[in-house]
Amino acid sequence: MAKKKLNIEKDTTTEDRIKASARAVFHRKGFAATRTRDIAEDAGINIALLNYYFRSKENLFQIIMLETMSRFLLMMSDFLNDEKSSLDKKVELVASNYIDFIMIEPDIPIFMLNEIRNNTESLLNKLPIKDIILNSAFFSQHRELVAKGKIKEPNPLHFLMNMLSLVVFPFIAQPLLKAISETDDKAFKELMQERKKLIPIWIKAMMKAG
Amino acid sequence: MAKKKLNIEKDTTTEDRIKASARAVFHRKGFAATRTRDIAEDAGINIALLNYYFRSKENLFQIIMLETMSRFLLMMSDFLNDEKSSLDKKVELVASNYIDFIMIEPDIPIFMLNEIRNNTESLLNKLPIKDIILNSAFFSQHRELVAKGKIKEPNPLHFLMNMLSLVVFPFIAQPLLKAISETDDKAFKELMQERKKLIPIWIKAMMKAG
DNA sequence: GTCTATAGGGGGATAGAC
DNA sequence: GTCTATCCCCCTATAGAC
Repeated sequence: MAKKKLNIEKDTTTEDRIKASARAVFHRKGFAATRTRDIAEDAGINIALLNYYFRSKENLFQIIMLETMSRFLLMMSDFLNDEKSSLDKKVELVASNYIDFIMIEPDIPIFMLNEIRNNTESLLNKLPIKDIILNSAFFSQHRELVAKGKIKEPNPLHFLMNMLSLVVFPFIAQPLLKAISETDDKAFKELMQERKKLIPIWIKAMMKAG
Repeated sequence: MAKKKLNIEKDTTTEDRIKASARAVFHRKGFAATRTRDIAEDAGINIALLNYYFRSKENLFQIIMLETMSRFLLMMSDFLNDEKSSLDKKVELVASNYIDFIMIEPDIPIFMLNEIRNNTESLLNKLPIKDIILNSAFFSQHRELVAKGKIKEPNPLHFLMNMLSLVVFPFIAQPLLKAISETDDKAFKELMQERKKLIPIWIKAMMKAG
C-alpha cells in the first residue's frame, strides 16, 4: 500500500498525461477542492508546465468537464437511439451498460451533477442535450406504447427519471448506504450486479401499474 | 429583485444568525467553495466575529454538518418507525413528506451526499445511523412480508435504495432534467407533486414483480 | 518543452481598540 | 461583543533561465 500510483507513462504526450491527471483529480474532488498542485504532482510535472499547456485551472476544468459530459451524452445517445431494439430491450441496455460504466468510474455521476449545479447551465447549453434525448427512438417508442395503452403514466420524463434514479442513485449514495447496512465493497458490487437484472423487471411492472 | 435578502433579524442571537447563514451558504456551495466572508456578509457581521464564536471555518462546518445530518436522520427515523402504519403506508409517508422537505430545502440531498464522500465516514460514525435504520419497524415489516411471500426480492437494501432513488434522485439531477426537457420551475414542481402519489403505486408493483 | 524562482492575490485567522 | 487593521499562508499564474 502507501505510495500512490502516479501517472507517469512514457508512451503518452505530456499534454495527455496532464489531462488524464486533471480528469482523475477533478472527478474525485470537484473544481473548488482541487489544487493545480495535485494535478501537477499526479502527472509528474510542475504547475508552470500545466499553465504552459492549459493557461489556467479554469480553462483546464472547462475542457475536462466538456469531455466528460460529451462522453456521457454520447453513451446515452447510443443506448436510446438503437432503432432495432424494443423499449424493454433499451431499458436492459441502459441498466446493464450504465452500471458497468459507473463501476469503472464511480465518481462521474456525482461530479457531473454537482458541477452542473454550480455552473448553472453555462455548460449545458453548449451541448445538444435536448436534441439527442428528446428526439431519441426511446422517446418515440414510449409515446407509441402510451398510445396503445401499454403504459399508464404518459409523461416520458417520469419514465426517464425512474430509470436513471434506479440505476444511478445507489452509486451516489454509496457511502451512506454502506454505513447504514454495514455492506463492504465486495457485497455492494454484487448488489449492483443484481440490479442489472432487477431494474428491467421493476420498470416493466411500474409501467403497467401507474 | 436585485438586493439579496440578508439574514439580519433583530430577534435572534448573533450566534444563531451566523449559524443560519453558514447553513445556507454551506448547503448551497459546499465546504470547499464557501468563503467565511460570504457567511459573514450574509449574517451582517464580519469575519472576526465569526471566528470569535466558532474558532474556525472547519469547526463551524462540522457543527452545521452534524446538525443537518441529525435532522435528516431524525426525520427518516420518524417515518420508518411509526409502529401503527403498514409498510405501504410508510412508503406513502416517506414519499410525501420527504418530497415536501426537499422542495423547501433543495440543496440538502446533494450537499449531504457530496460532503459525505469527502469526509469519508468520519462523520457517519458519530451518528447512530445503523441502529436507527436497521432496527426500524420498516425493516422488520419488510422481513415479515418477505416471509409471507408478499415481496419477491428479499434484500431490504434494494427496497430502501429503490424508495430513496425514486424520491431523491430527480431533485439531485434537477438542472440536467430541466435542460433535457425544457421544463421550467413550475412544471418541475408539479411533476414532483405527481410523484407523491405515483411512487407508492410503483413501489407496490415492483415488490410483487421482482 | 521543462524547470526554478517569484510575483500577486485571496482567504482564514488574530491583535487590539472600543 | 463587535469592529478595524493586519498578518500570513497557500494557491494560481508568470518571468526567465536552460
